[in-house]
Amino acid sequence: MSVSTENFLKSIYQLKHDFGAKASSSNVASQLNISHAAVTDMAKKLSARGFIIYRKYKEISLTQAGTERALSIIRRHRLWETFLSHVLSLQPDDVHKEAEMLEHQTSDYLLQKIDEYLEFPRFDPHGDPIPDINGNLPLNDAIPLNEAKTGKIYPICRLQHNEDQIQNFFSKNGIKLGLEILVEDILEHDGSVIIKFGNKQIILNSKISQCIHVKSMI
Amino acid sequence: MSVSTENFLKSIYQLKHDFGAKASSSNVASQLNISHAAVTDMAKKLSARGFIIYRKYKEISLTQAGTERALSIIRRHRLWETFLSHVLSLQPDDVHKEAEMLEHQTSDYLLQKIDEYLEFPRFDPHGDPIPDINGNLPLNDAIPLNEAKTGKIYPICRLQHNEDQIQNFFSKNGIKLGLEILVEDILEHDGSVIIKFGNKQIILNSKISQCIHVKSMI
DNA sequence: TTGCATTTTTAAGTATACTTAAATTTTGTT
DNA sequence: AACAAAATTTAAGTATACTTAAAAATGCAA
Repeated sequence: MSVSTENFLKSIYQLKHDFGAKASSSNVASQLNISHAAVTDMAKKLSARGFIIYRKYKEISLTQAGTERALSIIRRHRLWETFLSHVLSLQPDDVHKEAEMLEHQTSDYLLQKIDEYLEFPRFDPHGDPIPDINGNLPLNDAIPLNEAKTGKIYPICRLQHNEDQIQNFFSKNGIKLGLEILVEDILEHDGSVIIKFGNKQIILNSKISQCIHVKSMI
Repeated sequence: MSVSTENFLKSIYQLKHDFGAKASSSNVASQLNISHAAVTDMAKKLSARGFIIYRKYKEISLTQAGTERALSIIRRHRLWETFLSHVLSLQPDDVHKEAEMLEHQTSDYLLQKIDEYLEFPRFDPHGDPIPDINGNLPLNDAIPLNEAKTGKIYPICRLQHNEDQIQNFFSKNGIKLGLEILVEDILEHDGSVIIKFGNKQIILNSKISQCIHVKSMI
């Protein structure tokens, strides 16, 4: 399975499960930074190979086989991120790009060794859950910020940075894992969230607030 | 620079420097497991890009730029081998295949981190010298077995296993780094070498004896 | 429900990295 | 030096993964 194919399946999985978007032709295209036509092309091929369900003009979805592949790649990605962070002390902001390359060149054997070395970690340096070898994600009481209750304080337990821009926003504003934030207000009309920590007040637009997950207070 | 290109340059370098062969079309083809025609194709392209010197029907050689690239890839390869062996306890026999993939997906930044972590190792788990960041190989008093003196005992300090077959031969016969072997005889007519260790006597053909390097007794 | 903007697909073309088979050049032997 | 064998190149073709531009389908809004 080629790098392009792996990235295609991963993109569909992440759009649905991690970014709360639909796996439309254009969403996949913009995520992978390829043309719409290339997406249609690939969709036909992967449909024929049984990894996705695709009908013209319709949203793309993964079959069981496709989901397994996607989770296997995400597992590789997140284990590499954890490994590079824990062992080589790379900064969380730097591990993503490296893992993006290494994830496609990692044998099952090597992955197993990495997993063992790290003692089967359940979350990567961004707080993203690591699928186990069977594709099962760890249970996790995180909720996206826009589902939090106003007036309460929550610790950040996951920061998704799919885009460099979002990553920059986080680091510029000192938003990081473990930080405790007060949810001052959630604006109904556009889904943005006003948070407060230290002596800073920050307005997060809907897109960014969806990338911040906090520990739900059950 | 693509994986194919990197492997092409590496192959030319290794044929000349590590395997004592000439970088002919067919040697490159058989090393990379591609057709002769594919070699000619690539040779034209890489010649135009300034990495190799190539004229029809002549041996291929690397330019300065090509040599630098080749050494950079070999550096990546051998640092990964060392890392996987030291950190993840992979067996020397297993590291080659993994490094063969990882070497093409390693940023300068990550490589630097690996090098630092290992404290700038000079030799990989097979005893192969690791080029430094400037492409300089460590000095090294190893000689191929067929250049040794008969009747003397030498410790093995390098085992090149370019082919699985050779690797199997080594492991089947208990030939490994550090083993002290008596060079009983070197046969003039075909370059094979008779060695003795423990209570075993083994005849090594010319090809295999060239892959075994011993510490020269100066 | 018509019409237009958006989305998606199709069509045609490109680069890379190969393949096989035929043609050509080189090399080694006599 | 001629010739056959071996090595190498050329020619033609393939698969993958893209591209741009044009065509078609969808969907929303008046």
